[in-house]
Amino acid sequence: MTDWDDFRYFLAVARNGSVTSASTVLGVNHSTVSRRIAAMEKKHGVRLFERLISGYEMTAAAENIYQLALDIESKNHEMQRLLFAQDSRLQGSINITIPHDLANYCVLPYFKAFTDQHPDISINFIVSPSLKDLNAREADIAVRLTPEPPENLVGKKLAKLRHGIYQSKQYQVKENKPVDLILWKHETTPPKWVKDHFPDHRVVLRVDDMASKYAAVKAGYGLARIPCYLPDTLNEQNIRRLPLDMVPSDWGLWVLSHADLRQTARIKACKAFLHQILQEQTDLIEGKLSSYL
Amino acid sequence: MTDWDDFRYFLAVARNGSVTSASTVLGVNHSTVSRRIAAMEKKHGVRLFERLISGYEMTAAAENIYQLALDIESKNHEMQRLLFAQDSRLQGSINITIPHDLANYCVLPYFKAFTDQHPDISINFIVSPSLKDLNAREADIAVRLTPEPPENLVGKKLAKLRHGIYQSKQYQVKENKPVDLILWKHETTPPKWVKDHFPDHRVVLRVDDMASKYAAVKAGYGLARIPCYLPDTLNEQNIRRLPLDMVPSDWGLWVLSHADLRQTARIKACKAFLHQILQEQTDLIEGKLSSYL
DNA sequence: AGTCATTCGTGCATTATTGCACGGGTATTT
DNA sequence: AAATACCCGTGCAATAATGCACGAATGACT
Repeated sequence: MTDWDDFRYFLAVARNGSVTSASTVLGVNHSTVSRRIAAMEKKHGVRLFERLISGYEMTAAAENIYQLALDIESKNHEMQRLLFAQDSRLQGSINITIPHDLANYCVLPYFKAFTDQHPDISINFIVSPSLKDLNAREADIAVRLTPEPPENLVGKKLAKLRHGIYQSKQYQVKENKPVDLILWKHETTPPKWVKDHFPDHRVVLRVDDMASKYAAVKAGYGLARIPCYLPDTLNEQNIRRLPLDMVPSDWGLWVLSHADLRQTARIKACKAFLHQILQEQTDLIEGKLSSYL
Repeated sequence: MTDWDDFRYFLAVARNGSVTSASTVLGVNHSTVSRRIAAMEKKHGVRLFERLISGYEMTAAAENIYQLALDIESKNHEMQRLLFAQDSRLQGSINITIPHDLANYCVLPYFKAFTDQHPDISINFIVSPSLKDLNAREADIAVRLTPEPPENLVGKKLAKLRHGIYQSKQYQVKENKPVDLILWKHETTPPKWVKDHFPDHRVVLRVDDMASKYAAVKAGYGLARIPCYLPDTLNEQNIRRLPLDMVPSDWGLWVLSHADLRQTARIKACKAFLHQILQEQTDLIEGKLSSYL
């Protein structure tokens, strides 16, 4: 009888292109992967991978079964969620994926009450910037800043996210000189707020991380567009918002989970708690607590 | 990481209603099944079966995941077929499901040439009367007497099956007496040929097996409707067909396999061989070689 | 040319899984 | 009431799978 678990190994190798990297994803030793693929090929009399110096490359036969393997994987993910959803206990683990800043400034300071209240639930905060795969149960709850939540996920929009243009008190805008701006690395063409308010500018710094951007503003490099909650919550005396009329972004703060887990006790409890603590910070996130220049 | 193979065990228990019977289906020891189910329940924090005296009974949670488990199973069967289809070697095994009589009288006497020609292919004849599941690869090729082949299966109709009414030479139809008939056990109401030709009859014997029916005719119990190829191929001097005008049945002799295996070398070769030896017996199966009374 | 980082396979020790054999329970049969 | 035929769980030994450590091969980089 064919071991259905074989296809998990097959997919990992097919996706990662090498036995070694597949093994780290699977959390096993590379020799295990190597041997299981070899056994699989022998059992079915089909060569699935070409052994190249650079790694394993799918053969035509492997290409033929790849899509079906993906189907099987997605069904297994669905099964995992369904099983997890049946677990009615208020114990076990919950994985929460959340952006770094939100975790630090809006959630962690107020979250302890939840872990105190539920000693048998262990929370994992996954602050990786990449959106985790809630289908594959890499995360159970996602706290996200996004315009629209992805389909398959259900949740509540808790606040409209507001941005402001901030600068440090030290920074002086000089007359008849272009203003210094800090932009995202990927903003190769000037975004709308730059065109509207600062047509005459120079880009003094490019960053790809919010913390760096914030630090740059604080150090007086120039002006930058930052979510209001970040400087406002820190009660930073040194940084002020500019009183500009900005087009409000359509982004919002969402607490999301997979639809399958909607009724799961511990997920419900955790989402409800997150709703509560984030709703108390609505004004902050919507930029109503800013100190202006 | 969840072991995808768990669901194979889950399904076997869910279907068979006990750990022990599931274990025989899976071909492992019952304690293995028992322990794997227990581990699964522990891992997911869900009780899947109620332990009753009579065996294991699905809980509500298990009912919830049952359909999805079936989906996963069917995908895995598809995968098995796809993998098997990739095997281009003329070696390995082929499972052929075939009715008992056809195997004995029409195939086995002429099949040896194939095994001689392909020493690396091992053939399993599965003469079980039940139609094997070609989706699950319980069998690769089915030789079947049927009006229409099931969907998903592809194949060729090699001959129209003809039946005749047979009796032994010893049996004497007595004037003004009802004729003695041998019928199937399930024929509670008289079939068409009885109404048409023998309205005045008595059922002397009921059988549920073709060999028994044949033996009964041979022993002179009375008349019976039998596929012509059976008495005709045996060159039985003692049994004769009655010269009756029968409505020809729409059944045919089919050699079938799953569409996925259409291009598989060893299946192609085997089907072609079966076509050949069965086509040579067309006249026999279509009842053109009968000796009449 | 030599160093380093990657890739992979393989022998051997460790660990995990499985099979076996037993015992205990309940229902059915004799 | 005893015998039989099922269920199932569990300790222990056999077996299978895995991890570890090593060596070899290749390509990139110094």
